Amino acid sequence: MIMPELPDVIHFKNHFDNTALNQTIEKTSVQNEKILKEISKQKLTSWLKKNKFKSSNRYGKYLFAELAKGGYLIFHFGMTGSLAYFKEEKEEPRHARVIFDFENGNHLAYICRRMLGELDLTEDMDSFIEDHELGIDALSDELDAKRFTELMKSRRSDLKTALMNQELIAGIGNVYSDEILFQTGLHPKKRTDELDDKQYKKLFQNMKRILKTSSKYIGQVHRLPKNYLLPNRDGEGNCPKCGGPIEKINVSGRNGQYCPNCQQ
DNA sequence: ACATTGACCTGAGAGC
DNA sequence: TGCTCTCAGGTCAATG
Repeated sequence: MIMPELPDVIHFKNHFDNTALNQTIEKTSVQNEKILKEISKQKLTSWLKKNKFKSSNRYGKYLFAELAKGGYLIFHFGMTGSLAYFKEEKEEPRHARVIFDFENGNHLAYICRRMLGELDLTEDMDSFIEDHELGIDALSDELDAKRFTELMKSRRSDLKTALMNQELIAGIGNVYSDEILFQTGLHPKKRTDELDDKQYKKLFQNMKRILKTSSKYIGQVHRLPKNYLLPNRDGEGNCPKCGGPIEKINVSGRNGQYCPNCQQ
C-alpha cells in the first residue's frame, strides 16, 4: 500500500500531469462531502465548472493544481489517498471520493479510503503554505546541508520526530524517516543535539537521495535498491545489511522500524 | 518547548 | 466461509 509521503506525491503529480492537464472540466462529483472539510461542495463545483487544470506544483505532501481561471485546487492525501485517471465508468476505483469529468469523456478520481485526506481551494499557494506552517520542502534547492542542520538542531527531540515535523521540513513521514535513518545508521531515538555536522551532512545527503530514488519506484518496491529497509517493513523481513531482525519502536506514537544492530 | 495521548476515519487482513 | 477486531499513521488538538 502507498503511504502518501513526498515521493508518493511526486508519483501522483506525474500521473496528474500526464493525464489531467488542459482539459475542460465538465462536472465535479463529490461522493463524500466530508472530504472537503474547509470548503463547501457548491464552492468546489462552481469553481471548477468549465475550468482547466493548467499546471501542478508539489510542496511537501501537498499537490497544488493551478486553475486556468485563477487559484489552486489542493490535494492532500492523508494516509490512504491517491489519484487515478480512467476512461470507462466501470473503471471507477473503489473509495473514489471526488470525480472530475472532463470534456473528452475521461475522468480523474481522487481516492481516499480512510477519509483522512482533504481537498481545498486557495487563491495563493504561499499564503496556504504559511497558514499551514509548512517548513521548507525537503527537495527544495534552497535547502542545503547547513540549513538542514540548523533546522534539525532547532528542536530538542529525537531524530525521527524532527524529520517528520512538517514545520521544519515538509514531505517526510513515517516510512521515509525510517529509511533515511536506516541508511545513515542512526537510531530513531537519538537526540538532535547528539550529532556533529559531519553526521548531519550525511543524513541530509541520504534524505535527498532516498526521496528522489524512491519516487521512481512507487508501487514497485522490488525495484528499489537492495539495501533498502522499505520492502522489509511489516513482516518477518530481516535487515538487508546485516541480516538481523527488524524491530518495531514507538516514537512519538508512530510505529517506527529499525535495525538495532545497524542503528546504534 | 516538547512529549504524550486521543480523535478523526474506514476497511484490509488477520485470526478464530 | 464468515465473523470480529486489530491495525495502519497524516494531522490536529488537548493536556502534562
